[in-house]
Amino acid sequence: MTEPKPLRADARRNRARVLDAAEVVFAAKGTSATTEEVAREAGVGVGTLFRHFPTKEALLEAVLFDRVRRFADEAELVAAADKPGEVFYTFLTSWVEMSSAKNAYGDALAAAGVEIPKPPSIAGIRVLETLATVLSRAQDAGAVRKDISVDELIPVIIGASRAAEHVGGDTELRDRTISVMLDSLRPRVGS
Amino acid sequence: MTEPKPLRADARRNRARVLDAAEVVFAAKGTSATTEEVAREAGVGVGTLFRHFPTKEALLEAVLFDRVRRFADEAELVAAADKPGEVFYTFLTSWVEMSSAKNAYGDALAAAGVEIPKPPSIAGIRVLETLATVLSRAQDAGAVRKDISVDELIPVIIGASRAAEHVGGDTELRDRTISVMLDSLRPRVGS
DNA sequence: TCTCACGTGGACCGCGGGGTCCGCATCACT
DNA sequence: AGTGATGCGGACCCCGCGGTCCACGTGAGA
Repeated sequence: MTEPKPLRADARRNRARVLDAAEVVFAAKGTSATTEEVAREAGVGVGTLFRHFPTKEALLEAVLFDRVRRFADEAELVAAADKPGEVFYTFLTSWVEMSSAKNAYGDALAAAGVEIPKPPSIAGIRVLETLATVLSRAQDAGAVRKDISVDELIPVIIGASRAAEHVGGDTELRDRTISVMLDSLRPRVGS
Repeated sequence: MTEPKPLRADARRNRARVLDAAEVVFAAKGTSATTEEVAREAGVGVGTLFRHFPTKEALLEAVLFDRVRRFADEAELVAAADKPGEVFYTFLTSWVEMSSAKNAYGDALAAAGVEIPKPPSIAGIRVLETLATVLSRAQDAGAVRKDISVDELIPVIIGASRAAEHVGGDTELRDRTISVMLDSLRPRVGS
């Protein structure tokens, strides 16, 4: 059912432009940025924007989706490397850095009453699987305490993102903060 | 200058009502809740609300302020106790739990472009001083790693709050998460 | 109880932003 | 090049929300 409909060349171009612009604008000015602003950044009329994304919410979703997807790809590559411990912390750090921005989108959706679990499933699940893999490998290698599950890991990541977000411009302090927070995952003396 | 102006009895009552209502409503439905909603909850007209708080922002500020002040009082009591390590973690835990809600207000203000440092100074400074005291005492007692400063502690707290916030209803998971995150502050093997 | 200043409530206003609409441009197939 | 279909743009509509205003109620000093 619902055949994909081939879509004209310029249309595809514009869609991509809008998506990129949205990512930039929302990252810079928060999700409360105006649809018109996004359209301007994309060099496109609002009408065009709404043609591709019937609602602002849908646009937010699309951006979020896109990020997660791209990140999942990267993550799979990293997961394939050896040095499980190193991989784990690198992975988390980059996730944290990425989601400093991403969380805002999630929030916006949540605030708008959208059921988050629904859309990110396809891309999201893959990330979670990857995360679980990386985690258990790191645990086997003794780089991460054993009494941590993915369920607990996720809040920690989110928390770290928020902390990073809060610190803002001061990158030196931010790095230190992230590092401190991720330290909570390292094995303790008696474990 | 600007003498306090004694303010009528019912006026004081209404002001308090609005403040309480605001706290409840904003906590429940987020800071995007409507001024009218707050007014209804307070059993008051919007006019009254705006008489006491000339702007929604001002109301947010007032609520935030109030919370911080109350918390600072509590904190001072706790800080006076002995057992520095225990105090430290108790303190942080309760702070984290409290600020799961409070952060939202801070965010809202930040988003609105209000200079945060300005208003919370009076109440805020006191908390920071208390925090510094508690921290250094706990460090002296060996309950907290020495290479942590208040500057880093704050993001960690915020992060933990956010994580807690994210977990939401599942209190068991939330407690575990907070505990894991605060573990990052405990002294490490070689320190 | 009389009085009036202080406080109240909610109808009302203006604006900002999401979403629509339609005349015009552009694409793509011949 | 000709021509229909597919997109484009941005003026426009609508409504939700912060904030105002003023006729009315009510507290408090005489």
